[in-house]
Amino acid sequence: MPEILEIEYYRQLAEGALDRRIASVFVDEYAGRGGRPGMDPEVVLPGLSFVAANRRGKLLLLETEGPTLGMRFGMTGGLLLDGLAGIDALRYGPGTYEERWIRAAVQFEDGGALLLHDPRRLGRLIIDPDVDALGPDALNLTLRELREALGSRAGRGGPPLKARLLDQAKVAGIGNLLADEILWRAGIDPTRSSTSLDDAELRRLHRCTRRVLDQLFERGGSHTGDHMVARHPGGRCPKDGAELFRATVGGRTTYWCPEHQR
DNA sequence: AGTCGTCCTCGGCCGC
DNA sequence: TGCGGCCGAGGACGAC
Repeated sequence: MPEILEIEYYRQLAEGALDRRIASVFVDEYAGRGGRPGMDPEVVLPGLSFVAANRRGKLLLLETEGPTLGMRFGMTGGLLLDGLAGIDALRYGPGTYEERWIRAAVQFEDGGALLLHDPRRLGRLIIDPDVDALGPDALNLTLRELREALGSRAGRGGPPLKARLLDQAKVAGIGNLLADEILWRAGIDPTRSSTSLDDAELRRLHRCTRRVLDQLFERGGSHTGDHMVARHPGGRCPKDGAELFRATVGGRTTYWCPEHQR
């Protein structure tokens, strides 16, 4: 269920996995799908150590002296380090830990392990993933980068604003809940064309993006937004009490306020 | 280039 | 109350 904030927690957790020699790696048939031929984590990682824990959007990047291990968490992935030491990460997951949901494991020579816990099996481990396919990271997004991500005004038309925010090639890290929270705070209709914002709206959107990310990270994750409580059929806007609209926008279920999001 | 279906499994909800 | 079935879910990729 992770978005960029959760992956950042995982990244911080993974710093505890640095400089420990890897003894063996297990990746189940699902988590290993889509990797590069001949670059199986089980084969290339043993004997190496992670030397840096980086992140681009929702992609966790664990560098070794050689290849980099990329971890994607899908919708339900969580990271655990050394048994249940990282169990806190699961508060963003299904809420429970089950051994049978461990889909991948990096075993260290010291006896500890880094685990991918993923009920829904949409998480992946990939050696040397294509980082360049991702847009600028949402946590340090500049106004200029946001403007570029939304496309030029001259282009006209274009996809719904929310679809652009969710497009990882444009901006890396924003997921469904964060997108709804950001647009709700900025007071902008998610169905508007991404190129239709005037300069004041663009600045407001940028400010709200930074603020939402900072604040929700402090609070504990993507699901701690003010808009969250109303995110159900019949839910009412916490700002003005209007009943929220619910529709699919950019392929995802979207809630927004018809009163103040324009 | 944008939209849609599909990949997976689980939990919640509905109806009997 | 118990259970079977259906639907949606915080992601991403490939196909039209």
